[in-house]
Formats: sequence, C-alpha cells, structure tokens
Amino acid sequence: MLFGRHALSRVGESSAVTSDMIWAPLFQRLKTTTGADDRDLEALAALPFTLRTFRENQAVLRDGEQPSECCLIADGFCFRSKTIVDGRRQILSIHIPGDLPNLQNLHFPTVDHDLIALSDCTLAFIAHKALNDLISQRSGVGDMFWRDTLVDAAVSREWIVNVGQRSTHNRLAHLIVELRERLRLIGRVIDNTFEIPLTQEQFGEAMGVTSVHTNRILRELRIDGVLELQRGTVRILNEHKLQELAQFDGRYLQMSPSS
Amino acid sequence: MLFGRHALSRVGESSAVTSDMIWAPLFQRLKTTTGADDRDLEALAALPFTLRTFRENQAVLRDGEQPSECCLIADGFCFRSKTIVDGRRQILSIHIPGDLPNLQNLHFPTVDHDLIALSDCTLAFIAHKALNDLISQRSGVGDMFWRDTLVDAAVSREWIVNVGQRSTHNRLAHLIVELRERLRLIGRVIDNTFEIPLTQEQFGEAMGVTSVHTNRILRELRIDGVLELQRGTVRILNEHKLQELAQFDGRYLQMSPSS
DNA sequence: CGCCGCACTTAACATTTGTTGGGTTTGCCT
DNA sequence: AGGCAAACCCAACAAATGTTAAGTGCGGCG
Repeated sequence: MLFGRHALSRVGESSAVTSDMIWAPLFQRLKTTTGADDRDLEALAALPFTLRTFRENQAVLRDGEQPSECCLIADGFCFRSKTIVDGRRQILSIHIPGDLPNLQNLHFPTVDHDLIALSDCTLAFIAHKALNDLISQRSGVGDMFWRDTLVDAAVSREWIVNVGQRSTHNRLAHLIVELRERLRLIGRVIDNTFEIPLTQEQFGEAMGVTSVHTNRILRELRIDGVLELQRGTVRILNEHKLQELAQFDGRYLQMSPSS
Repeated sequence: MLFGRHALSRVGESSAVTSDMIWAPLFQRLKTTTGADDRDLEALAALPFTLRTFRENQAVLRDGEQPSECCLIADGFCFRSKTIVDGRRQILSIHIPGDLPNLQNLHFPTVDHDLIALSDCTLAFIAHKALNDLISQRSGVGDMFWRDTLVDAAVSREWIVNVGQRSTHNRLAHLIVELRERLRLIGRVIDNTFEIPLTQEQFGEAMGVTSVHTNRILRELRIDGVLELQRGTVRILNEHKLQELAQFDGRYLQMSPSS
C-alpha cells in the first residue's frame, strides 16, 4: 500500500490510479482513530472524484474562494496559512496523505485561509453535492467527518500552545514529533527517518519565528545530537532527548478509538 | 433580554430561571451567524437541563475528564487552557454567554484541556443522550452544532496567527476587537465600553507573553490614547487607532449567513 | 559543463521580551 | 477602621529573537 512520495504526481503518468490508492491513507487513519464502519468506507470509496496535481508552492485554495468540492490529499503534503497585512505569514497546519483539509466548506462556502502545496502533490476532488447526498443517506459518514474536523480543531489548539508557550527548541521538537506520529499512522515512518518537506523558512512560519532563528535552533539540535534535518528529511539521532524536548502527549490526536 | 453580568449567578437567588434566559444568547448568535431553523431552536429549548454555578477561577472541566453532558454558558465568562509541564499556561479561547465550549465531547469522550470560569458564572448542562436523540430526529440540529464547532476551529486558527505573527500591540488589539465583535452579537457592548474580565496575567496567557509585558503594552496603549483597561472593563478611546492596530477581518467568525 | 537561483549558514548588532524584585492600589474580610 | 491578598505598576538587567548583510553549497536548466 506504500507508494513513493511522488508516485501519483508525475506529469504524464499513465498508470491507472485506482480508488483504493486514493482512499487508503484516510481509511487507515479513520480505522485507527475512531473506529470506522466498513460499509461507510465502501460507500465513500464509491464516490466519483477528480484527480488534480499541484506543483510545489502552488495554491490549492485561496483565501476568499468558494469551492464546490472537498479535497482529499492522495499524495504529497499541503499546508494552511494566513498572511497578515505586513506580509508575515503563519502556517496553521500541515496536511499529509489521507487528510481532508477543507471539509469545513461543506458548511461554509468561503475559505478563510490559503491551502498551498508543500511538495508536488495529487489531490482528489469530491463534489459537495455527492458528499452531502451520501451524508444524508448514511449518517455515520457525517459523524465520521464531524469527528475529523474535531480532531483538526484539537490539533489547532495544541498548535496555539506550541507557538504561545514552548521555548523554540521544544516547539520544533513538538512539531516534528506530532508530524511523525501522524505519518506513522499512514505508514510513512521508516526507522528513525521520515519526510517533512518544509524549508527552514517554512518551519519558521509554522513556529512563529524567523528563518534565521530556525537555523540557530536546528544547529543546536544537531550539535546536541538530537536530530538532523536535510532537504526535508528528518533523522532522529536521540529519541530520548527528543521526547524530553517535545513534551508530547498525543491524546489530542485521538489515535485510539477508546480515548 | 439583556441581564446583568451576574444576574443568574448570585448564590441563593430564588427568582425563576426560564429556559428563554438560558438559550437567548445562543439563539441570537445562531440566527445571525448561520440562519437557524426556528423549529430546531424550539426543539433545543425544550430539552431538559441542569443549572450549575461556578465561582471565578473554578474548573468547569479538567483535562482528562469524561463528561456525560455538554454545557451552555448562560451567564459569565469561561476560558479553555492547557498547562505544559513547566507550569506555563496557554489560554486557548474565551467563551461568553451563548457558547457551547465542549460540544466536541458529543463525539470524543475525553476533554484534552481545562475549561475554567473566568468570572462567577452560570452554566446549563444538557445530557449527551438528550442531544444525540434530538440530533438523530432533527438533522438540522446536528448541522447547526457541526457549524458551531467549525466556527470554533476558525477562531482557533486566527488565534494561532495572533500569537505567531502579530506584534504584541497588534495582538492585544486584535484579541480585544474579536471579543468585542462576539459580545456585540449578543448585545453586550454599550457605547465604547464592554467587559472582558481578564486579569493582566490572563491577557498575557492568552497572548503568549508575561504579565509584566502585558502591563507594558497596556501602558503604551493607554498613553497613545487607544484604549483603557480597568478591572476587566475595556474602554475604547480611539476607534481608528484600534482598528489600525488590530487589522481585524471578521470573516472567520461567520457572522453573516451569506459568507 | 557552467551558470543561476534558492536554500542554507553565519556573525554582528538591534530590538523585543523575560526575570527579578520591589513598590502601590484595590477590594474584601473581620 | 485595619489588615491582608491579589492585582497592578514599574525599573534595571538578562536572555531570546529579529534584522541585516554577508557568505556557501547544491540542484536544475540552458
């Protein structure tokens, strides 16, 4: 079920893209997270969708747009961001395969932030109408989606804590551990290495600091033997030290159905 | 429909508390926000509830609890917060009459943060079972609640931007303008004066700065003739300067049904 | 192959924010 | 009225973070 990071996004790729490949990460996450009903998932997988590919840095959705579809990340990474008047930009969340980053548009027509491709990526677009029809037939699907937006909200709250209270070292460690746990859920963590294709500037925008300062932090973490970051690939050098810095309590991710 | 800030919370108060008084702020907000169906609201108002009062600083919900009820703020203010291991605390959101701060527990049993009374306040508790029964009968109620949690999420995202990117002066101005707009919606803003019963330390915890620095900012805003804050009462002195600082774009609050 | 742009890197300096410690005011309680 | 605790206020100094202004290295493209 694992496929390469850009497997789906090569321009001109002619291999058949099956529905399975599109939905697998989401289903894997939903099963682990909230205990999904198989028939709800089957109904989802039967929905028609349109595939579109985006290049690194290309906008998927712009602040103010009124999309008529929801998108599912099939491959690659995206991020939400808001830019304030003086040009500073805050990254609000990172999205990975299996995420539905604009489910909220099922209820509110206008997006209030940008959604931008972090790497070349492939998204499946599903019409609001099709989703709403399915939800009205199978209330379990609506509940599942509601839960998904609630986890999204919980991630945002933890993001506030990160930016507001943690030291920048702890902040970077926490961000990385959160991403790793989410990537692990969809099978993207091998050994101590995984991909987070953010530039140092983007890490800074996620943490609310400048790229220069991000660079300072990374150097210190490297010198202290905690982790290395090279062109978007994270390598954990000392798991214990990382945990100590991250102070990570993953309950907010709702990764076990019992919680 | 307006009643004093502590009208419902005086210990020993014997006047009858009608369902209307409890639901009025929420209904006022929902009508302005998302266009609510009157019959859905009537059905809500018919639900049984239990009133409980809390003293300033008392915990309504603790991180890790598994409540069997959702609460509606009938009177007074509450806030969500998370405390990290070194004792620092981040305020995640401020809640005012008409807010349903733990709707998410309809779907997830465990709360992942604290909910604390900011002032003496009165909350109406409604059993999950009663809410879920109503939702399964009237899907409009479920949709309304889903929308409410989505607005809550949008407020959290803007909070991230505030803490992450804005200068502390702008940050305080933005926080105050957001609260004012939400208070205005439920009729709590008179002239240029309204209540935000936060101490300077709590303003700091909301913005991710220390109380000493909050005090610095407030002094400068006072000297610059922007606003005054005295014992939880905000007085706007210069609306134009305030707007300039706050850079407030309220679309994320979804205050008009058309947006 | 060589050039070019972008990410990364670093240092010196400026500015913001935190820390400490003390004082003042306010409101409540007795 | 007097005393107490909490909030507010402020200044001096320390630490964290931003700004500016340079490099360096790498990968893509002509």
